[in-house]
Amino acid sequence: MCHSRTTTHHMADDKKLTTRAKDFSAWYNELVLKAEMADYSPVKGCMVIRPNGYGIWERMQRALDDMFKATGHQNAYFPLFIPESYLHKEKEHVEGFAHEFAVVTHGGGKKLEEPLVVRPTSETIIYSMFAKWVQSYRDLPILMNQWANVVRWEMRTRLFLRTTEFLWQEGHTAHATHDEAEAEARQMLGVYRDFMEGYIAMPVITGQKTDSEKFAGALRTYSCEAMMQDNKALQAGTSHNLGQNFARAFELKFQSEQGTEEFAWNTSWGVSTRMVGGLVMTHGDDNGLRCPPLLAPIEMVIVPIYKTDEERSQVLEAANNIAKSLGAWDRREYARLRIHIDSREGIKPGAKYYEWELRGIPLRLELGPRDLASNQGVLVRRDTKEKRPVSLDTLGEDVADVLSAMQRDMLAAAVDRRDANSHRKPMSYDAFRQLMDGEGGFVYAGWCGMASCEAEIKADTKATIRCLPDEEFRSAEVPTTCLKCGMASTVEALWAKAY
RNA sequence: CGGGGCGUAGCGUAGCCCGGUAGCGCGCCUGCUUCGGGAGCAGGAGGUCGCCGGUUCAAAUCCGGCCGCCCCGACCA
Repeated sequence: MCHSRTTTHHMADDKKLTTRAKDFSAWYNELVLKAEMADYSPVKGCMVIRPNGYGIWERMQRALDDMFKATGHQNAYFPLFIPESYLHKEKEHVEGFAHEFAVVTHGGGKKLEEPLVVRPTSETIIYSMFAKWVQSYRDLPILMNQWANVVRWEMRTRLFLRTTEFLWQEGHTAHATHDEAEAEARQMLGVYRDFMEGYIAMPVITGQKTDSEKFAGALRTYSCEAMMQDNKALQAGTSHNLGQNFARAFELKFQSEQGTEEFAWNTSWGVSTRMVGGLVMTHGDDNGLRCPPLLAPIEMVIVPIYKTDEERSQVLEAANNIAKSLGAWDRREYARLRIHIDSREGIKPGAKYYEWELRGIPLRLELGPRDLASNQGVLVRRDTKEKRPVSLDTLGEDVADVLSAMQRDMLAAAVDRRDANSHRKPMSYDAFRQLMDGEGGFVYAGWCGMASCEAEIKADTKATIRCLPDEEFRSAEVPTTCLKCGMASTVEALWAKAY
């Protein structure tokens, strides 16, 4: 209703999200809660993932799982509880995680002989089992993945981005050689990148972590770094070459072709429900979520419009026919549309529009008597708000075209936004500090390789080296001096504030 | 764990300073009219005012203690 703005002002404020420009953090929380993606739980730091959020996670799982299978991996499941002693077998690993342990000390009313740690990650228990299963080089490689929950006792939590318990997948592999493990770690980083760009429409910079940021116990860590709309970086996935560190700790040995006894080489890699938060902060707008079509639990919602009962039954019949033909169960996955008809009574169409926009459903088909009279509907894109009439005869093709265009456009828009907030020209340290103090962004700059420079920059600005970018992401003009100390640069680094 | 803020109906809040019938908006239920961008009217349901104790004739309000949550920082996917 466009009348009496002043009298409806309070009501409107109740329903609208805080804008991103006003308070990005408040916007994010309100969006996640109001779109019913998640809610706070009775347990501090733990969240409830509601159907609107879980549906996105399910689609993420499905796509990723197919990609893992296509690259030769199999799913398995290992216990939630890990004997405390296992976690202590790899020194760096326990040092990195010990302060986040949740520990079970009692079971069945009795004190346990050995405390059990609720897994923060499963390297230790998985490689202890691999050790049992591997004797010969012929038993390698092992390419395994598990979908699981993990617990890390974080100080401060945020819905989806950091919670005490979270859902993820963790891939674990064992190989006969360093190079094979390295290739695996790089391959899975590539899978993550393909998924993030192809499905989440979230562009990422891939690269290697510095020693101070690498996984506890790893030889090398690679990561995918995405830029959120507040110009902060989100580490969206990591892949580790674990070297022989865990193999030594758990005596994961094999006899080589030459008859010698060797330690295996491991990799592990994971992505989590954090990606759902990344999706929100990459694509959400002031009206709510914008969900990339490939991950949307519902791709198109049909909103019927009518006045009389007779019109209502006509419009609903037409809607049902559309849903039946385009969403038919016997269609192939890629051709079957996920359609919902919002047939709720007593809610006006306008109110439904706002609700589905908040939830990020990519397409809306408005269907009313005037449309039916001309065998058409009005198709509205969530990303651009573009509205146009479409013939019901060619609706299936039209919708498929628009959905794939949206998927492409959303990625392109995210790439543009990231590039517009990336800085590759030589920058003084003062200018860098000012930038990080203000609007932020990704800064590509030289680094001398000293941990002290890295630490001082973090202390000064809260910015960290997100990664040492892979070749394709490096600047055309190679930086020559360290951002901090001005000494000769040994490598190009990507600096940003991060979640 | 340090700093800040907040706990009153499902949600958001007023009332608290200055003690005296717990109010408003949204949402919810019923009915009628509506329905192409957050509907209108009428009626209605819903409250241990976070918890424990103290002061008082009387406490949401004053005092003491505790608990919880959110935000900012240090730690982290």
